[in-house]
Amino acid sequence: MALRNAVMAALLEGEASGYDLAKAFDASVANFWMATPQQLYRELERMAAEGLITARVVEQDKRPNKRLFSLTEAGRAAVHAYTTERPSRPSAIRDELLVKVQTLDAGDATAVRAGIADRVDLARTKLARYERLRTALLDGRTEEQYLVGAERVGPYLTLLRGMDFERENVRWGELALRVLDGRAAQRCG
Amino acid sequence: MALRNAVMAALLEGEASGYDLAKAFDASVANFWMATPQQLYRELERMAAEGLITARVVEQDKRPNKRLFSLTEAGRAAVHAYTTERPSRPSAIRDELLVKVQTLDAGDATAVRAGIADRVDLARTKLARYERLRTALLDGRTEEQYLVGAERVGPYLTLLRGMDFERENVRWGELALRVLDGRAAQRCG
DNA sequence: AACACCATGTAAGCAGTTACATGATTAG
DNA sequence: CTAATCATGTAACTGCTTACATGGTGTT
Repeated sequence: MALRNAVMAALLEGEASGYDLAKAFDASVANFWMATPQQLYRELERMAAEGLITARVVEQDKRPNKRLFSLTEAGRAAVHAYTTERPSRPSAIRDELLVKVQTLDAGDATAVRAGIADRVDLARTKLARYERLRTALLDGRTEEQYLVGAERVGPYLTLLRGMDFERENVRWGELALRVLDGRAAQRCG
Repeated sequence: MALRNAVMAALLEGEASGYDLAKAFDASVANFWMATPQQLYRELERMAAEGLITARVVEQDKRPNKRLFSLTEAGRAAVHAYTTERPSRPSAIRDELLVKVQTLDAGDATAVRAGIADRVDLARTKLARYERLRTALLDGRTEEQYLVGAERVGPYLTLLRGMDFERENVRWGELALRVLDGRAAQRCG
């Protein structure tokens, strides 16, 4: 019942196909909600059946047809109702890498080290993408100007949270790498 | 198949009952893995059936009996094997509050504001708990001494990551509150 | 007297993952 | 020539959540 709110959040940006949403979830919304394409297609069916969204088939040549979904009035009302709900259930995280880090001392420290290095690289990549998204949103304005004057601040605030998160991934990952390298050198030297 | 690795990570600290694990997951491991008691009881059954852990029944008076689980040799081997697996699947987050923040401009900004304030309070509470855990782990040593000399660094590194995360929650939340208050004042004044 | 804690579990239902399938188009 | 992109979906499975049940003990 909560994926649908994430979908409606994405549809506030305008109509989109299941495929579009899969990409959007992978890019901008990914820092607070993950969903596979299959989940999205199923949820879109249900939402359409319940009248929260409507589909518009667009025929394309040299491309498969697509169904563009957009929010109905009932959908917008549902979004508004959702924002008034209290409390939000606590955020859920599942991070396999941190499970491995936790067990590092009873496992293969070299392999875990490599996993941390991968994570740092990934965080840097995401950070660069978010930075481009931020520049596009700001569109020449400063952050202060934007936060005071823009019609919508929600997407900008969530983007800032995502950027903070990835920055911390880089910072923490580099610390962890230094620590592991220091201990490895100590054991060998 | 991944919850069990989190369980084994927790059992590296020593034998524990399902009830103990539920508390531990809520406290120290919560920053990278969430699990309900029901999930744990079910997974413990399976793991015992597969020989990764063994149960020891402890009879108590004035308290219900409990089953204390501990890792077997096969369990330790499984932990080691898990740390060598590459890659780790990307970390999954689901944060309802951020979905609401995303849709804030089409919803009830006052209610979302209250949700952010709750989140900041919760983050402060968690941060204080993690700080106590950290002090207990350090046990008089400085962080540098600990990271170089301690037998195990995994749990300390994951704790640092959790603390960073909660600190960012506080920092970001306070910024978001300032922004929303500024915009509200602007509309009224 | 009411509530929270200890300690375990069942049952039902919803959510999420994985593998597979289609079939044309464009980029390297 | 291979791989990736576009665009959708089915089927089978595994995992997770919610509600409920038990029953004694300690706390306010």
